[in-house]
Order: sequence, then structure tokens, then C-alpha cells
Amino acid sequence: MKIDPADPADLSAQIATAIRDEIISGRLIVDARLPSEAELADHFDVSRPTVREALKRLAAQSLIRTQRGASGGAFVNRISFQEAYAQQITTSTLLLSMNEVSFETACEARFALERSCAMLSAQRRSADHLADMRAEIHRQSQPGLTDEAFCASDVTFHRALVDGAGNPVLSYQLAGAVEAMQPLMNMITFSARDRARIVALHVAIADAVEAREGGAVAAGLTALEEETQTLGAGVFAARAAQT
Amino acid sequence: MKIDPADPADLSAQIATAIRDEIISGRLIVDARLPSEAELADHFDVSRPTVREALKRLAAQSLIRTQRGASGGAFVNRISFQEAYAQQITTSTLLLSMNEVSFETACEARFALERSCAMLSAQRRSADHLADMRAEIHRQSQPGLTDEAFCASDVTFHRALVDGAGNPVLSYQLAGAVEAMQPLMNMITFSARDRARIVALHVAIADAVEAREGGAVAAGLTALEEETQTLGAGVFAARAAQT
DNA sequence: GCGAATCTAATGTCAGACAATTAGAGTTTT
DNA sequence: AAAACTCTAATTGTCTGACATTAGATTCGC
Repeated sequence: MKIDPADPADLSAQIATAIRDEIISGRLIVDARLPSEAELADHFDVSRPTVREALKRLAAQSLIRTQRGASGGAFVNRISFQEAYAQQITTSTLLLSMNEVSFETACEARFALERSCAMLSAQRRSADHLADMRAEIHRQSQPGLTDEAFCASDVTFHRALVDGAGNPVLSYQLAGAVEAMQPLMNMITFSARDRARIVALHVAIADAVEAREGGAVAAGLTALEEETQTLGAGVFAARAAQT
Repeated sequence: MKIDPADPADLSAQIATAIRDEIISGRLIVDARLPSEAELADHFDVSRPTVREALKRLAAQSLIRTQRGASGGAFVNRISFQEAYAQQITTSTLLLSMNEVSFETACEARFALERSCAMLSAQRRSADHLADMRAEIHRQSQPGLTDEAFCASDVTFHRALVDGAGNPVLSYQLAGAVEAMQPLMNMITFSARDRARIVALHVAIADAVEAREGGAVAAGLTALEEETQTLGAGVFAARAAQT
């Protein structure tokens, strides 16, 4: 591991970067134990609090985990799909909410990405995936559902569709795209007629998945995108008029 | 902001979570200044080093930035697309390298996602995007190129294709998919004949983009996926035989 | 009025100490 | 001999207090 001269950057940031590079390059493998905080402090010629700040940075990215007690320490963490999901969703959500990304752009990206699962999901989906989709459709059809619950069910429906492709990498990448849209979707008020149209499209998609017709699934998603864009445009216009 | 009782979790982790929730929920908006470390320490009834560890966790996720000097402090950071790219690539790369994701699965996901840009990129690409693609094709055709340089050029080619869709959210999501594949691609040794085939497919894709034929772009990507899968399977078989 | 020196508030870093936790060795008991 | 218990040592978690560094704000001098 390299040392750090008198840089303008924080020492803890430099140390974190140095260790992160060791992990990414593979020189520190999964479950390897890092030197103790005291040893790291000695090696980098800094104090223990500074080393600790560096380690917390890495812990925030799920790159390491720490364990107390004798033979404890910091260990290189095998990042799980679940942890990666969570980080991706946090980053994507904030990126969208902080950068004035238009509803149109976000929506377009989301459906374009989801269509990439259409073929695979139609081919590979299990009965469980289909049952999940049908269950969510049933839930969405209940009257008296709040808009938030409707959106949440919508997300679950689409997650089932994506997971049907049976490719965990694809599921991971799409988690960010689908979930990050939820705050934007939550701004929409769904009338009964809107919901009926959306549920009808969901039914069409589920039918296509059941029939293993990938092209029809993609077409259904495209129709759903148009519907969603129309709804979003309405909300956008109303908000602009209000201002 | 809520306080934290005697939890099993680290105090710094709890504090980081509390502040992160404030940011995600929008109660702390972009460029808002957090209380000083001393004030936070007082509020949460912990010491300043503990508060600092919490803030470093947030800084590692680009949620805040800090500034020294009078009227300095920690500010809610507007996460940029560039920062989000970097985080996504780091997470995706580690996820793939640490979880024994098969080349086949990663490759399938990558091309499935990239095909989602085919239509949009064919419709919207500028002359610049096309020129970038042509330039990379030219570079890839040079003899004596190292495998690493060939892969790097390949990534640049595909980034140009993706950026051609003119949707920053799409570009962000795909950055992880395309870049995370690079370590896996670097394990492949490309023979002259392999390169010729790949370059020919790149030419076909570029031609289709130039002609604004989205279907042909998607078909080209599918052909490229097959070629890549064949190459990857060869490497995989050789490595298995070696063991 | 403008520039330079000073003040001040905040983060960055350090040193040393103690608390809490846990694995493992050693000891005692059955 | 095996099991249960105790003790020890190593390591992270936290606290206190201090000093260094930085950069905006203020004041003073001209």
C-alpha cells in the first residue's frame, strides 16, 4: 500500500482510496482481514481517529465490515446483491430528485430498460413470477386503495416481471431504474379511470408473459409508457399553471 | 431529527442513517448547511469524533460535502451524474467480481440493457456520436493493439452508442452495465480473427446507426452478443480444463 | 474607499484514555 | 476425560481535550 504525502485532500479520504484500490484490484480478497486500526495508523503515520474515519467511509460503501473483540477487525466484505440494490436505489433516487430530471426523461429510460427484460422474462418466467404479477393486479383493482399503495403495488408488479428474466444482474440494474421512479410517480393522483387503464395494460402484459410472447410484452410496456407519460404530462402542466 | 437509544448498532451508523433520512425525505434540501459538528454532537449527545465518523459515511456516498473555515461546515451535496457514474461502476464491478456471476449471465444482462438504447440512439444520435463510433472502429482496426487497449476502445464505442440516445438517465444506468463487464472482458485474449469479426459487427452497428435503423442496431448488438458469448465460453472452457 | 492585518468559527488532526466485546487459553469441576 | 467456568488479551467503540489549518468576516490604517 502506498503512502500519502501532503496532499490537499483529507488524509482519511486518501487512506480510504488507497484501501479501496487494494480491494478493487483484487490484492485484498473477500474476507481478508485488514490490519488493526493501530497498525494502519502506524503504517500511514496518522492517528487512529483518522484511520477510523477512513474505515467508516469504506463501511458506508459496504466494502468492509467490522467485528469487535479478540480476533476481530475489519474484513473485506462480499457485497451482496441486496446491499448493491439498496445503494443503487439510494443513488438513483437522489440523482433524479436533485437534478431536475424531467419526468419524461426518467420515464423513457425506465421503460426502455424494462423492455430489455421482455423477451427473457416471457421465455423464462416461472409460475411463481406469473402468480406474483396476477396477485398485484388483483390488489391494484381493489377500490379505496391509496395512491401510495397503488404505486407500491405497481413497483412490485414490475419487479416480478423483471425477476422473471432469471438474471440477477439484470434485476440489480433495473432495481434502480424502477424504484427511483417511485417518488416521481407518487406525485401523481390516479383517478379511477386512470387506474382502470393501467390495470388493463398490466393484464395485457401478464397475459403476454403467460403466453410466452416476448414481443407482446414489449408492446404492452410501450403502451404503458405512453399512458404514464400522458399522466405525467398532466401533472406537470398543472404544477406549471399553479406557479 | 430523532435521537438514538442504546442500540446494538454503532452510534455513528445510527446518526448517519438519521441524517441520510432527512436528506432523502427532502427535509434537508440541496446546499442546506448541517449544524456544526459540535452542535450535532450536543444534539445527539455523543462526542465529536463519533459525529465525524457519521459525516464521513455520508461523504463517502456523496450525500454531503464539507468546507473548512469560518462559515464552513457540512452541506447537502447535489449529487452529479459523474459522481453517480463512479459509484455505480464501483458497486457493479465489485458485485460481479465477488459473487461468481458467470460470464454468460453478465454478458446477457449487458447486451439486453444496451439493446434498449438501440431505437433511441438510431433516432437521436448526433454527427458527433457517429464520429466517435467511427473513430473507435478505426482505432480497433490498428494492428499491434494490446488486448487491454482493444477492450478500452470497445467500451468507448459502446458508451458513444449509449450516449447517442440523448437520455442522461439511460446513460447513467448503462454505465454500470458496460463498465462492470470490462474486468471480465480483459480476461479474454483476442486473436486477429476475433478482432476482425468484432470490428465488422461494430461497422454494421455504426452503419445502422447512421441509417437511423433501430432494428438493425438491435440485430447487430444481438450478433455481437453471440460472438462475445462464444469467446467467453472458450475462455471459460480453457480455464476449467487448466484446473 | 480600499487594502492589509486581525479575529473568529469551523473543520482537520492528534494523543491518550477507558469501555465493551469476543475469541481463545487456561482452570476447575463433574 | 469432558464439560463448564474464568481469565486474559486483542480489538473496536467512544470520550475528552487539545492544537493546527483554513477561510470568511471584521477592524484598523492610510
